[in-house]
Parts: sequence; structure tokens; C-alpha cells
Amino acid sequence: MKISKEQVAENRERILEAAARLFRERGFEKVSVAEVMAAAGLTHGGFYGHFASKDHLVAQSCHHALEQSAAKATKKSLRAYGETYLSTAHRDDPGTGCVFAALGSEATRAPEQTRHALTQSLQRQLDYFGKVAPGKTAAARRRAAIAGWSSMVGALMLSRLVDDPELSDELLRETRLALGAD
Amino acid sequence: MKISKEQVAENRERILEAAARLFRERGFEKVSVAEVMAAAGLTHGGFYGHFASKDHLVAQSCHHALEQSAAKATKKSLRAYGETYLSTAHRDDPGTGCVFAALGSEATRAPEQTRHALTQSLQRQLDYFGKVAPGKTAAARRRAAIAGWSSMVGALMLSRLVDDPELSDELLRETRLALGAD
DNA sequence: TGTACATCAGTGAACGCGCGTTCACTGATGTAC
DNA sequence: TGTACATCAGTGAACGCGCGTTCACTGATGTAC
Repeated sequence: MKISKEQVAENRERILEAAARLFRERGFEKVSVAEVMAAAGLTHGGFYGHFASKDHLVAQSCHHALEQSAAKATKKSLRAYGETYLSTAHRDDPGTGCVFAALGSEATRAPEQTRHALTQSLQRQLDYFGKVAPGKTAAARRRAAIAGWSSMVGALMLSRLVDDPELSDELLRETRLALGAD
Repeated sequence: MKISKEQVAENRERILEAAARLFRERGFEKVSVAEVMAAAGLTHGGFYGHFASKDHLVAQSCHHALEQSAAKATKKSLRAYGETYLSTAHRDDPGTGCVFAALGSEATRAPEQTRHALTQSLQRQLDYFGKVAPGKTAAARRRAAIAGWSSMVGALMLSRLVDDPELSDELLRETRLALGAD
């Protein structure tokens, strides 16, 4: 059953969307190709018509998710961004949230292509925050951007792995407040 | 070939040591039970004499690694700890380093027991840093401990996943300096 | 414009491999006498 | 103290399952006439 070119492009898009969400929710290894395809409303056999391997999907779905995230940061101060980034809503919905916090430690061992996409995105993010972060010199702003962004990623990840709801809330709240106090 | 009780305890210890190192180096899923046993100088069949399942090993090896890490933090200021934590040596040797940075995002999806061990360790770490962190009130010190620790974990993880050696060094250096500037 | 045919995206069964787990067996330890 | 035997930690083959990947087939699309 051949389908139209628009339909093919739409299917590919749905596969990327599904993968980007599932990987962030459950990690690269705990999500199978068949699950991604099913979530996109397709069967697993057609996967290799769209991607050369699961590794390629991993890299491209990260790229896809990072593009969407990048759009959110624009036109916001570091502090304002921190308000939404360090919210319980973001913590409780990793599937549509930050790729670094959801997959950071796994990405350390990910194939080259994936790490490259993440690096590019991080560079862009830091370049932008280096302009809007507090500080008198460019170097001071850059430093505030790096330390601030690191604390956000770290705090969000910790707030998700922690067992204790109170500690989890505290991690987000205190990191948010520390960001404002810079 | 039965062996002495001391030998059994020593073997169990070696399994935990090997697991704690391999998991941090390669992640929970990319290390097999057989690999852990081989690294401990044993064959895989004997594994279930020591642990009920791989999940149990994951939890107990994390506990083991966290106990060792906890010892390092004692009698150090937040800033002094950051100096060694945010070193290139630590970045380049995840196998003996911080569990949060090496396995944080995977731990988010780990079984209850593992998350509990991490939570306990984090609580203890923050309680200690809350005493030695800069700040006039207890609340200010607690905040500095949380934001500082989050930035360390985040920066180390990011420095490891990044593609670009210069950016990697910069992340460590600037986060280290920001910690001192508090 | 209508019909016949080639294309090719998607289907679902099948393959092969790795891994967690089990189990019958081995042989050194340590206990009973 | 020395000998016979029961115990049990470790061995390695085997099992079963899930997953990434392949492939012969299907049938709607779109092209040629």
C-alpha cells in the first residue's frame, strides 16, 4: 500500500515526535523501535524505510526535541526561564521537557551524532543566556549563564530521581531562588 | 568447590566494586551481569548466590559507591569540594566518581531501592554542605548548598556529554569560579 | 479523461543475538566421630 | 589428631525472552498511453 509523499513526511514527523517523547520519558534503552512505531500509529517493519538504525533515530529525535526546546528559551531572561524550567510541571512531564535533564547521563555514552546535536544546542543556549544573564562584563554574564544553566539541569534531574516529594520540591524552589539572587 | 566464609565475603565485595565502577562507566543497561562477574574474577552462574537479581545489584552497588563518595566530602568547604569535583581528573574518570553525575538521568527510572539510596545520600550531603556553605542564616546556607551542589552535578554531567573539549573545560572552570564567587 | 501498469511505503513473520536467570554438577571446606 | 562425609560457593551449559534488523509480500499511488 504505497502512500503519498505528504503522508510519508507526516509519518516520519510522527515517528520523531513519538521517539522524542518516549526516550525522554523512559530512556534510550528502555524504548524499543517497535514501541516508537506503534506510538506513531505504524508497524515496526517500516522503520528502516525512514531511518538507517535505532542509533540514527536516537540522534535525530534528540535534534528534533532540542530544536523545539530552543524555541522556548528565546526572549526570556535567565531568571524568567528558570521560573518555568524549575517548575513542578516541568519536573512531572519529562516527555516534553529538557533533553539534558531527561537523558544527560545516558547521552554521555551515546553515539557521536547524538552528542554533537546536544553540544550544538548547548552552545546556542549558552550564547543566548550569555547576553541576558546578569553581570557587568561579557565574561561575568557568560559565567552566570554557565553556572545558572548547570544548576538548573542538575536541580531538575535531582528533583526527579529523589524519593522524597518534599526534598524534590525544595530542590526546585531553592535553586529557583538562588538564580534570582545572583 | 566450596570456599571459606572470608573468601565469600571478599568475592561479594569484589562484585560490588566491579559493578559500581562498570555501571558508572557504561550505565546500568550496557553492563551485563556476566561482565560484572568476569570483572570480579568469577563466572556468571554464581551471581545469584550473592544477589537476588540484577536490580538488587544495581541498588546495592549504588549504595556501595555512595558510601565511598560520602567519605570524600567530609571536612571540606563547599568551595574546596567543588575544586576537586569540577576537575578534569574527575570528569575523565567516571568509574570512581560521583554517582549522580554518572547515572543521574538513568536513576530517574531506576527501581525504588536505588532511588532511595540516592535520596538518603543526597540528604546527608546537603545537610553537611548546609553547615559549611557561605551564608549568614541557616536558610541561606541551605540554599547555597542546594544551588551549588546542583550546579556541580549539572556541570560535570554536561562537561562529559559535550563534544567539544574547550567547551567541556569551560563548563568546569566557570562553574568552579562561580562557586567561589558566592 | 480513462485505463493498465510500475512503484514503493508499510505490513508482519522470521532471524539471530545478547542477556537475565536457572540448574545439575564439582570439589574444597569444615564438621562429626 | 586423623579420617569420612555432608555442605554449599562457584562452574558452565542451557533456557526463554525481547529486541534490532531483514525480507517477501501487499495494495494504494501516480505515471504512461
